[in-house]
Amino acid sequence: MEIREKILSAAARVYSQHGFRGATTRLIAQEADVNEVTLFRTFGSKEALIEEAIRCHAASADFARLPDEPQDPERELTEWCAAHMAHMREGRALIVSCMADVEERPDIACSAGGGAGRAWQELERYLERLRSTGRMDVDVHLKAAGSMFMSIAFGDAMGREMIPSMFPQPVETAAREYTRIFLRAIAPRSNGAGRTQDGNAAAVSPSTDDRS
Amino acid sequence: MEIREKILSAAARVYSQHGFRGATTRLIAQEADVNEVTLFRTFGSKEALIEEAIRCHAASADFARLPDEPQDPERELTEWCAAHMAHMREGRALIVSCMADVEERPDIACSAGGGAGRAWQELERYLERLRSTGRMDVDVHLKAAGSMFMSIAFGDAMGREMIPSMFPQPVETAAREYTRIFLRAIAPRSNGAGRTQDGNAAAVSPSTDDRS
DNA sequence: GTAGCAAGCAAGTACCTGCTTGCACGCATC
DNA sequence: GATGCGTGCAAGCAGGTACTTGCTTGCTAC
Repeated sequence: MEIREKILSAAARVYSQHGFRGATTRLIAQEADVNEVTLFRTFGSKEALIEEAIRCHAASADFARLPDEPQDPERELTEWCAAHMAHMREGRALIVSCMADVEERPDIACSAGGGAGRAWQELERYLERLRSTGRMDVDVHLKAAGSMFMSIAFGDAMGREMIPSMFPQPVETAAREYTRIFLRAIAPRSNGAGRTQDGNAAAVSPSTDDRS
Repeated sequence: MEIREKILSAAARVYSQHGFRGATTRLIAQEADVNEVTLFRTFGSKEALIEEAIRCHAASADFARLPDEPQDPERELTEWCAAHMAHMREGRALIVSCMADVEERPDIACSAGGGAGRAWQELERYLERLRSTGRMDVDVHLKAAGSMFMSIAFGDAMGREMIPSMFPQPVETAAREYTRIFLRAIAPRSNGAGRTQDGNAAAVSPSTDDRS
């Protein structure tokens, strides 16, 4: 393994666990099984090293994509949500550390925020396609619904370990359950005749939306 | 202002901004306008001080309650969600700091997790009541739906500042939009449902025989 | 008054932090 | 063999860290 990568992965690991201040150069060097001086010779400073480590980690976020043209929304969204959640759960510590450092070290945050942004764009495009093909109610605020779905995955990934009582359903089925409920929410209202999309999508909201 | 409270509030503030390691006793003392030694004389150690500060802050979380008996779910949930979100947004930095420290300092996490737990219990009870009175579909997984709603508020409060592009709708209307979409999701599927309540009624009880 | 107590103040201890310096060793290339 | 080059190692610097000690000051109660 290249010494550079060894250091970067060690830095990401230590930073995840201890945050920026706790990620001492001595600790990173020890974890990478490398002399501390090598860190400075290779990356210049602790800040540059950790920034680079986070950027690499964020760039490696290459998970399941949503298709350009929705075929089976329940299956596709379930898989996407599950992959997304698994990825966030795995990188939970790093994400939280970045969030905690966001005000003190804005540069770090930029490096990290990219992943979420990309996922959000992808979901947004998918939902737009869903709506334009009549599989999503035009009365549902698209961006609100989308950010809700993102938040759901985010909340599960962050909170499952911390507040287990709030997430009683097992990891394996959570994404499916979330997706099903989400699809109920955005499904077009059946006007008398229940045009049930795939069995689960007959949600009817009696809430009048005349208030824009 | 009591010197004790002055120190506690300063500690919470500094801890929010800089995390545990960054919250030096010197900085806290300076922020509280108190001699550093007084910190140790009053609380014994930095750890004890910060733990106490977090506990106090979490205990002060006394926001809007959900009624025992749902009357107007859309209004009640909107208000509750808005209050909850505002509270989390205000305490965002502290929450994130606690989350980042959860593995290194589990004691701190326990002090902080209480607030979320209480809110969750309250929502769960409300949803149960909603379901038992026929205003929530029995096919919807109650805990999944509840944790979704919690996650939505959490995600908005945490992400709005960090990834603005994901939360384009203004703070004032976000809670209403979330609630409306959520209610669409959990509303009983109409078998040709009737709505007989006043105009803005959210989820309508079909418990009365499905006439019409 | 004076005794007790809470708080401030200055200094110090032992350790940790990022980062630097100087030097030695192994290894590939010419 | 000579020349770099990348790396390891030991030591150190200047500053920061939690926490302690010994002392002074001001306020309140008897």
